[in-house]
Amino acid sequence: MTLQDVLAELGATAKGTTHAATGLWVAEQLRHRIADGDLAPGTKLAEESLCEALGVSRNTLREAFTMLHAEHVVERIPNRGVFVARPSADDIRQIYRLRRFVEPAALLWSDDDGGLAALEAIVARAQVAAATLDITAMAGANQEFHRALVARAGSQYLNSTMELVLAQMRLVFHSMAVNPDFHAPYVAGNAQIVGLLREGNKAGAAELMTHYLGRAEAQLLAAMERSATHRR
Amino acid sequence: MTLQDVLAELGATAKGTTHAATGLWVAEQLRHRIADGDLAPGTKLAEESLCEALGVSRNTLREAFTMLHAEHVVERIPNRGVFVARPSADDIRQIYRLRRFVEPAALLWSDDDGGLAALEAIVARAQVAAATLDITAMAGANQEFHRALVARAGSQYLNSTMELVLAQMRLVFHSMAVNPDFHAPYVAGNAQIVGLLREGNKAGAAELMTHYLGRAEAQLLAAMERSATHRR
DNA sequence: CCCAAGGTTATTGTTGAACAATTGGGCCCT
DNA sequence: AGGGCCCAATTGTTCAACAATAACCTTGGG
Repeated sequence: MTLQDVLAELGATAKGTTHAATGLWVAEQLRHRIADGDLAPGTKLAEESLCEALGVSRNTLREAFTMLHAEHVVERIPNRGVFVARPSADDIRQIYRLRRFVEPAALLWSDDDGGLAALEAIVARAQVAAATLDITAMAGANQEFHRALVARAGSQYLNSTMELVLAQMRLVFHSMAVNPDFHAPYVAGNAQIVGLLREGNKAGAAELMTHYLGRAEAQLLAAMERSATHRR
Repeated sequence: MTLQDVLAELGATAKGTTHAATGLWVAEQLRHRIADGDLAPGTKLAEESLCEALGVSRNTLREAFTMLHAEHVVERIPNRGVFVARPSADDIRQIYRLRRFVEPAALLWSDDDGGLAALEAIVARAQVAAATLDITAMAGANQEFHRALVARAGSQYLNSTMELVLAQMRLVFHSMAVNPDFHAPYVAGNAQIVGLLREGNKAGAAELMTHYLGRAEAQLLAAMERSATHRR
């Protein structure tokens, strides 16, 4: 989908809507477009065209930009404009440094039945998606799994940080050609982790999670390396 | 210090300075003023007066507001304006839920000598401040201790989350009359924790940290309860 | 033919002013 | 005294302008 198409669609959606807090609304629209991959990483978000497409003023658009910038969803280069963020190898390392810290801890230190059934339901959804080869649904369910896992810790701060990280992960998936069945092994892995949790073996679950996270990071870094050299 | 005084000072500071990214500069100024307690929690930040004092336009000021809002440093009430945030009891509970999760984990899972000397230096500073009854320096050193402790985990995401939390904590201290030597017991506590760490007893250190954090939360909630009833 | 230097153009950064929308308080009436 | 209405003040949003910066294009030289 080209930038022009996105602009056209946004314009169509915008018509007739009343926005209580316009800046928030604009930020939300862009966030969704970016999350869905309609606006690919690296795309320049020119102010003038977006203003017109969204039917808002440049000032309001810029307010939305500062929000998205705070969320690391876009990158801002002075006097050059804002671009959809393109995570670097170092960003990936930062992401997984956090995840290897937070997710095992969430497994170890949560109440014994803090939403375990919910986790199992998500795993089941992922398995269905895997069986029907629905890559998108599989990726979505995997994200949902990790989000729910962290939510068990019961901390809003942690939840919003995790939300940032998952948004970055989507950008990672969009910004390079990852093997389509990258997600598949982790569906099984998540099932295994939930199984250990059900048995009450938290330490085992945490250890397995650490292992899988390390593996995923290595895979992504390798894939990034490949696409970097390939692009030269 | 009244709002008028702060405005006057800001005006004096602003003269002759060139600001590369004006919005960022304004946000920084306000952030510092709020952190230092010059702008007390609940203070209304009227747009017009601030514009004039800072020598920036309303639009730029509003850009700074959205940044500070994202950091939970100010509260925004539609059509009413922005106010310096006044943490609620629930905010305090959220803060400590995060800290009881993150800080013990940081103690347990950091490299054996990840900045241990730095932690000891901070504790020493806090002890000097306690001996000379310098409350402000004591509070500052305590904050520094927890910041450095989390930094040992090596995650930028965790660092910036912790930065948000510590900013909130400053607001808590400013928004209610906490016993002046509230901080004193924790200077000793932090020394104890570092001592255990030096012996290699991470589990003991983590346990003690959990204990102290629970104690601090209870104290703050009680103090908040007191000032709430007192104010009626 | 390639490269470098300089000017041109397009885009962003910032400001100021204008108008609509909403809130809170004062005023009047009962 | 209490309730409802109007007005003033402030915020939300837009528009238009100008300065500053960076990318592009042209031109001249090797």
